[in-house]
Amino acid sequence: MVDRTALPIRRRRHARPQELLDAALSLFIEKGFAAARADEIAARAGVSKGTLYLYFHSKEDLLQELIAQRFSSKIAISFHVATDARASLDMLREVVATWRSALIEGDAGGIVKLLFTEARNFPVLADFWMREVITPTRLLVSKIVKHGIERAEFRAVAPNSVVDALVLPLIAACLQRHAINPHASSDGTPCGHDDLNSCFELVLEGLMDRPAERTPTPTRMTA
Amino acid sequence: MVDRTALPIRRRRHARPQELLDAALSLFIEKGFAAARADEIAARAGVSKGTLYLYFHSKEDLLQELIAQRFSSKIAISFHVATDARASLDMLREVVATWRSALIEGDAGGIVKLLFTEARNFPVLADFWMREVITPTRLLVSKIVKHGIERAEFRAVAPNSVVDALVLPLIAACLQRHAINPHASSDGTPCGHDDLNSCFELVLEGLMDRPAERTPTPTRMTA
Amino acid sequence: MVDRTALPIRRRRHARPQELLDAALSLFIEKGFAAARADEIAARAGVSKGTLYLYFHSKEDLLQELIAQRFSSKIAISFHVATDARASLDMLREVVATWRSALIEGDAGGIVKLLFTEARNFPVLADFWMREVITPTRLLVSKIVKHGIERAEFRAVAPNSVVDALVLPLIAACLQRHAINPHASSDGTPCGHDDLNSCFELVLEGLMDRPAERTPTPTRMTA
Amino acid sequence: MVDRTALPIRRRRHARPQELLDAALSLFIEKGFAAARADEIAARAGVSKGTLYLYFHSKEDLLQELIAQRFSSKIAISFHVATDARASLDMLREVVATWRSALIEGDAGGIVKLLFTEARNFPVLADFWMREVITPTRLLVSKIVKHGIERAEFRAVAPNSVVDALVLPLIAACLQRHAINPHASSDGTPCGHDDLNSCFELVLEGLMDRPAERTPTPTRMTA
DNA sequence: CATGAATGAGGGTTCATTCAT
DNA sequence: TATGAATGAACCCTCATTCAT
Repeated sequence: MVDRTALPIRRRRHARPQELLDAALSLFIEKGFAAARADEIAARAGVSKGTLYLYFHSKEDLLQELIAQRFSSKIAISFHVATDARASLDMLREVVATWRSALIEGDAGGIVKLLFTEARNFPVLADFWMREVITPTRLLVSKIVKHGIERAEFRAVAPNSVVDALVLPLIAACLQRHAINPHASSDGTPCGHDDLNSCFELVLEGLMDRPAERTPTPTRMTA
Repeated sequence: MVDRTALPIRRRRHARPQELLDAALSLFIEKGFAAARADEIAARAGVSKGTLYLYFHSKEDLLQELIAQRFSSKIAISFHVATDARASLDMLREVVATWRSALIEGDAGGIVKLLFTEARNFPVLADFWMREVITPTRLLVSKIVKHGIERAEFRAVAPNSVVDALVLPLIAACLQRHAINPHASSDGTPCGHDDLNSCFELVLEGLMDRPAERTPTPTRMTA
Repeated sequence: MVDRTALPIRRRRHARPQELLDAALSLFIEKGFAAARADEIAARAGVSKGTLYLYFHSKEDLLQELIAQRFSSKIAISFHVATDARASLDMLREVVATWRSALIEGDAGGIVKLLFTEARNFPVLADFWMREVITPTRLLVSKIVKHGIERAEFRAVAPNSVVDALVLPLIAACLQRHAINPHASSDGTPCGHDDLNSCFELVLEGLMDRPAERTPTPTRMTA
Repeated sequence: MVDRTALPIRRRRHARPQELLDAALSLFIEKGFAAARADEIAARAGVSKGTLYLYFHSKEDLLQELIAQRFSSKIAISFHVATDARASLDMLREVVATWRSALIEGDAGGIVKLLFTEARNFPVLADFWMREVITPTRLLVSKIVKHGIERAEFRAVAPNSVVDALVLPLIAACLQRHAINPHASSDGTPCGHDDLNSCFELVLEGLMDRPAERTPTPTRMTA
């Protein structure tokens, strides 16, 4: 909406812009874009309100920069998991573990929450989510699953169903953590880390061709 | 400005608050609470701005009323699925199908999206979500799973992992549909209905003790 | 501001308009013109808000009507106290007593409070006050005082000073009663009736030529 | 919109709140609290509407601050008139003269008008008026009068009657000046300064025990 | 006549953005 | 570069006024 090519504004001197982006990200996640106030962002970055506008043209510009700089580095993890010699099961486990450490244990989950929260106000977010996150992830998981089916490690299931069964719980857990848990009386903490792990194992069990030798802990099973 | 001759006014007068609630709900879902303007809510309900305040004290009151009236009736579906004589597997399928028709095919999914979007600004929403939706649902699914394990229909897994594997994909699909899909270029429509179904079946497969007796839907395809 | 000659609107059927005027007057006195709401006026008159506009064009019209109908009858008491054979002192006492019963004990005092409160927003009120109330009163008292001086009943003082000394305390007491007393913690109720009486007598003493025979109660002194 | 080059900005910045308070006070006096618009207050202070809210939380906050800061310093003149060796008559004259210069000639009279106008909407004003102004004043005057009576300077009258006879005309004159005079066609300017003076002398005459020793100002004129 | 739901202009208040220092 | 006071558009909400019943 704003022509950002007109005045590039000298940015990125010192760490100031990065601190502002961090502050903006955390506030956007906490309160949403519309409810986050510019003063508050500046205050959280330790600068005055006017300084914010030395580095960014507008509040919306902050969001655009966040998408361009932070999201891609934190979220759009490009997996280079080639369908190598390892067991497909382990490759899936690795993918899931990587995601879980980024989304649930790391701080990328907040970005996911923000993406879902603001996607309808800023379609570019929806595009980003689909293009940079979902599509590559689904392709990757699909590739592994197909590879596993070809090598008879997995049953012949629709790859998309595996993608859904593995990726969707992650997303939901991530949103639950950043949207609900901060305020809910934490009597029954759902979607804990261990729960998610056993959830994934349950799905992987359903993928396996041989129900024998089942063990709750993820035991390596060579072909 | 709006053609109000369609319905007799007497009918409409009594329905006014509900129309305003509907308009508010759809706008809150679309833009979030903070970005939804009172004028817009009124306009969508076919009335002027002032009329809104004949029925509701404030914009926030609209949200409170939505929680009290709409959410509980649309979301907090109280399952009366007694652990009856049926197969536990079928009971789980019924629960999941009920949720899917309400959240994905029906219009309750928007409420879920709103709950996640606004929970941090309105903690009462987080409480509602946990108390009325998540906790009962987890209890119900847990009960069925335990029952199935006792009757040796299921493997001995942690009930919570089944809950996560079945409920979290639903939530994520619901959010995907209401947050991302409306604006994303729908090239690869993910989380479709069929996908979700096969996702659930995959999970249920992982639950079953004897893969030989698999249900007809996902036919085994040997390589 | 509103052309009231255009549509006279049938008024004064039954007692409705009078009830509305009464309600408006009391609310104008209590809260001032700007802070008095039309709903409240109608409610106090026992009718609905719409009914008010059957009889009056606007809220301001209510005030205009009050001035025309109520004020003149309640406030602008036309004294016909001819300088008759009575003692001037008694004539002054009668004037003061008449005013006091109307302003302090009666309900005309509220109108005075309203006049002072709204005179700057509605100059017509200031004009009314000067033309209908103050000027005639001052003339009357002046006449009596001059008459008394001529007949050697009074000392030779400036008539205006007597007017001020008699009329201003009345006005102040009237405003005190309607503006301050309703809410002030009535520990020391000032400007009581008895106080005012002795206040007037004190002034009249200052008028008298012969300080002898002074008595606290207003004894008649024949010439 | 306003010529702000007149004063150096640095000077003005520090004076901003006071300028806003002054503007608010004058507008509250002119139109009353409810009819005074925030834009107008800001404009009169030479700033824009938003600036007002940099210094005050709300319009009502402006009134509260006025009470706390301006009223007490302008109105609640603490008299240190000890009952010294001077004649009680002169002490009364001094008190009255002080009040008159503050209320009639100075700008404290507007505050009195505001107090009377808004007391019913803001009871704190009524309390302030009684506690800070009326009660101390009455006590002071009473003390002087009692002292004068003890020393046989005055007749034995009820002190309260003297209070009323001296204070009430001042209040009324003050209200007349700020409520009525600004708009009334000033044909007969009532309550002038000279009038008030002779009014007070008339009252004091009534107080004196021996009319023979009357003070020079009102010379006796025998018929 | 009477009602009260509906209107919409207007007021109080907020807050993204600018700019003089 | 950094500040924070100033701005004013835009919001939420009120309430005088209208009008269909």
